[in-house]
Amino acid sequence: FTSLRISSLNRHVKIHSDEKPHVCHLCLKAFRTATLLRNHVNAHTGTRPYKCSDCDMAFVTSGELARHRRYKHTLEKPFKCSICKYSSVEASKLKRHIRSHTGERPYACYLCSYASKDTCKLKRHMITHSGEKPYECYVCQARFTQSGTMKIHILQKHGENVPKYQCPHCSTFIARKSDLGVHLRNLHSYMAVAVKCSYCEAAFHERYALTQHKKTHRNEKRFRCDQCSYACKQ
DNA sequence: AATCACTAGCGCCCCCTGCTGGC
DNA sequence: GCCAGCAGGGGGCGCTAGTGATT
Repeated sequence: FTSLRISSLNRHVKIHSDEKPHVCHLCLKAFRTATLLRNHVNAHTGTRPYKCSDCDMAFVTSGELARHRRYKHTLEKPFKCSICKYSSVEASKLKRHIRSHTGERPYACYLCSYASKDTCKLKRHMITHSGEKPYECYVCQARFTQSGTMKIHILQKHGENVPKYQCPHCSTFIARKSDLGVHLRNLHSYMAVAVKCSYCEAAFHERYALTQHKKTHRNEKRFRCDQCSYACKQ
């Protein structure tokens, strides 16, 4: 460490000792400086001296306020990705983002082969091993592994006037957007090899068209005796 | 020496999205 | 088709630690 001022050096030298003379009277945690202790005690008591001039939020430190203002008001994002257009308020967010380009997964699960790009995802993954279901539906007390899963449960099961998604090709209504995706893939995607109807010579490149076609055979007497002219529907 | 603003860095929790597989 | 499990990408805040500048 080097510094222009002797006072900065004197202060710096102290970080190499364990000396932390300022102790919180509420939790006994110790700090190197009075300012750190004051911020810590303010966090205990909910004292937030730094008020945002554009909304109701308030913070313990000026740094927290500055960050909040970037997120909510100035929208300034100083950390730019060199590969794509992404930018972020915080350096750590850019770091996390860049892993989506590099594929780097530094956080490995010690119970399986999974590895994550950030610590939170690993933490979320770990509950798949514990079997824990931390989220409870306030209406029916059903339990869930992720908050988002619970949220969609509450919407679908207990919500009113829940919108449904209509298939653009066949007028089927489906509750979940992702299930519409499954529907489109399974029934409306183009199949390179046409599938033949099991009752006639017709062939289709789309599974939905095939099932619709098969319905036209419903009232036919499809099952014929090969010894005589007998035929029946079933 | 005390105090301020500022940066850096860890963590926590949430959101939305979309796929999977059992029913 | 409905449903819960589960992973990817990302937003926003809580808090601590250290440094430069000023009082």
